[in-house]
Amino acid sequence: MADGFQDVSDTELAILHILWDRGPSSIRQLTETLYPEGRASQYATVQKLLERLEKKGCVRRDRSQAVHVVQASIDREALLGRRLESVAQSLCHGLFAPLALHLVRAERLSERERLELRRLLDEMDRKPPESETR
Amino acid sequence: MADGFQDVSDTELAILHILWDRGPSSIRQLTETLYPEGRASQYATVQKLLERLEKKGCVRRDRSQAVHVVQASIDREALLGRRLESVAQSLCHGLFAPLALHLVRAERLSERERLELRRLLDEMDRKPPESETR
DNA sequence: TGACTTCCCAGTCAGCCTGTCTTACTGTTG
DNA sequence: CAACAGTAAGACAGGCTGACTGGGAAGTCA
Repeated sequence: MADGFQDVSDTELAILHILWDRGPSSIRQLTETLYPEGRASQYATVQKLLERLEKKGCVRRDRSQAVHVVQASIDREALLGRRLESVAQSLCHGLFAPLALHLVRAERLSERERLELRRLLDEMDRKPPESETR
Repeated sequence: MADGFQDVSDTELAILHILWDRGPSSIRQLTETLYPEGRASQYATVQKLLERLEKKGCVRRDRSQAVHVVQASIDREALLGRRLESVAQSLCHGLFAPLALHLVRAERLSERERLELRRLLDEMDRKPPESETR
């Protein structure tokens, strides 16, 4: 697949957060949310960020109207997955188990969260091996 | 704490991997492992990388002898923890649970690994709340 | 129609990070 | 001392990131 996933910068991520929270927005809306003080030039900054996000495949924009409407084309989960994958690759030969173990060992899960995790594990046990593992 | 953790680059990480695998090493050893073809200048490259790793607190070097001995001052687990923490901060308000759930849902854990994870969860249940959660 | 406003587009820029390389200095050994 | 191996320090190009400028298109309204 080669994937070619290129991670997003912090400011680019801030834009994605807005889009995830508010849904499709105009560039003006994004600018005012991201820079409430609002110097004039920052509108162009947001445009540049969007241009790069679009190139990375994280954002789609509807150019059919005069005022473009931009929306995220990747969701939180997917980006989370990519970043976890990248951590796994760089430190654990791509394996997920060491990450999961670390998270549990860190003792930052509440009893309720541990319960949910266990429930999910049970669910996975019930599933058939699902042919493709990869 | 402010921590001030600065992530390490890919090449810096490659050096850490060598140190983790082989233990304390001389700069020469590191250079020859990292660049087997070995142009002369790359010795200096490794030095620069080490200098930055040292500044980041990931490496310690013993300067008591003429030939310095370098060793990692952070282990795989700790770096893993930092990266997971950073992912959690950027995407999940710092929570670990969503990461753990994602990893399990990805269906990339073997039955054996799921078992181990469950065992660890049990262990966490037995532990007292441990006063500090933070 | 023509001034005005709003928006989109393209290019530029400085600052930082990263990996590389050159040069100069230090210390050990024969 | 001469030769050699190691350390130290600075310069450098390329890429990434966020910020900015100027120009042009399109709609609005007197």
